[in-house]
Amino acid sequence: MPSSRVRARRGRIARRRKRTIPNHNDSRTTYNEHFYFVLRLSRIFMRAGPMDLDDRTLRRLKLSDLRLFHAVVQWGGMAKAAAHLHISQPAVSKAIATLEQTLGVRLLERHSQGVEPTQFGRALLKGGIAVFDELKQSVKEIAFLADPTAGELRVGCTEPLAAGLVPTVIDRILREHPRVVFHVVTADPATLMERELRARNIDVAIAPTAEIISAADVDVETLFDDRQVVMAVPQNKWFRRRNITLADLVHEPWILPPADSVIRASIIEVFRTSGLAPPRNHVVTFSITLCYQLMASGRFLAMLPLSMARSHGGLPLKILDVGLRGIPRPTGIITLKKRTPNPLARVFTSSVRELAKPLARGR
DNA sequence: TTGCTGAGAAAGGCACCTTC
DNA sequence: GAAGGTGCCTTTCTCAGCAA
Repeated sequence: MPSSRVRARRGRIARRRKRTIPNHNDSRTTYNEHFYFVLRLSRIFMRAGPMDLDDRTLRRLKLSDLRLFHAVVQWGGMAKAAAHLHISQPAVSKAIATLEQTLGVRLLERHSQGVEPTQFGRALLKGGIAVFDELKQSVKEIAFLADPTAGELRVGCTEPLAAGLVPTVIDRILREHPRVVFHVVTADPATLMERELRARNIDVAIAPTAEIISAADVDVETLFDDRQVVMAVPQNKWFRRRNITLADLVHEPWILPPADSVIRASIIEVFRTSGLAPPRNHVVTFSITLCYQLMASGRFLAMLPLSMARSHGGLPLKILDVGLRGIPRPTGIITLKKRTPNPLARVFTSSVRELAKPLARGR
C-alpha cells in the first residue's frame, strides 16, 4: 500500500498528464505536427460520418500509427507490413487494434489471406496521404528558407511542353537555383490530373487546360493558346517557298498524332475546313523524340504547338505560313487547391507565366 | 538552471492461441 | 498452413519533482 504522500504525488502527476499531450515515444512528432494532424483528421472523420470524436480521442492519434496503417494497407497484410517495417507482426496487430479502439470504428476487414480497408479505413487513408503531403511540403518550405538555391520540385507536363516550354523554364530556374532537383513526368492532361496531381505525385502540372474537366479541388490557370501550326526544319524544301497553302502540303509526308486523340481530330478538322482530305498517315506517333528525328531529315511535316518553336530547345523548328492561324489549344498551370504549395512551385509557376507572356499575345 | 531520480506509459518481442 | 490476436514480459522514453 503506497504512503499518502506517494498517493498524493501520483494523483498530481495523473492530473497533469490529463492536461498534456501523451508521450508518443516519437521525438519527431512535435506539438505543431500533432496539432495539424489532429485538425486534419477531425475534418476527415466529420466527412466520414457522425462519430463521437472528442478532444482526448483525437489527441491519442499518432502519426506513427497512421504510417503503420498505411503500410498494412499497402502490403495487404499485417505480417507483410511488419516485415517491411522491421517490427514483429504482434506489434502491428496491437497498433492497429489500438487505433481502431481509439477511433471506435473497424478500419480493416480481416481475411484469411490478409486485410482490406473498410470505408472508415479508406477515409483515414485518404486523409493520411494529405497529412503526410502537407508535412512534406512544410519540410520543403523550411529547407527552401534555409537554402534557396536547393530543393526539389515535381512537375508534370505533356510531351510537346516537355520538348518546348518546360525545359526553358527549368533552365532559367537552375541559373538562379543551381542545386534544385527537378522530377518531370510526361503524360496526357487527364492522366496528369488524375494519377499524378490528385495522388500528390507532382507539385504542379503544365498542360492543355481545355481537356481538364473542371473540379472543385483543382485550380486551372490558362495562360496562352498553344496554337498547333505547321512546322518544318530549315532544310525542308517548303521552308523557303512563299505563298504556300495547305493544299500544296497535303501530299507531303506527315507525322500525325494517333487517331483516337483530341489533337488528331482538330488537325483533321483543319484540313476538312479547307476543303481537303486529311493527309496520308506516313507516321503516327505521340513521341516528340521520333518526331524530331524524322523532321531532321528535312522531308517530314507536322502540326506542332507554337511553344515548341518559340522555346530554345530541341530542333530549330520553323513555322510554315500556310495562311492559317492554327488550332488554338488553351494551355496553363494546374494545381491542387487547399494544398500547401512547394516554395519552388511558386518560383516555377511565376517563371512559366513570364515565359508564356509572348505566347499569350492576341489571346 | 541543470542534472538526477522514479513513476508511468508506450513500444515491441516471444510464445502461444484462434480462425479460416 | 497462413494469417491475425492475446498475454506477458522487457526496454525505452517522457516528465514531474527535487536537490545542488
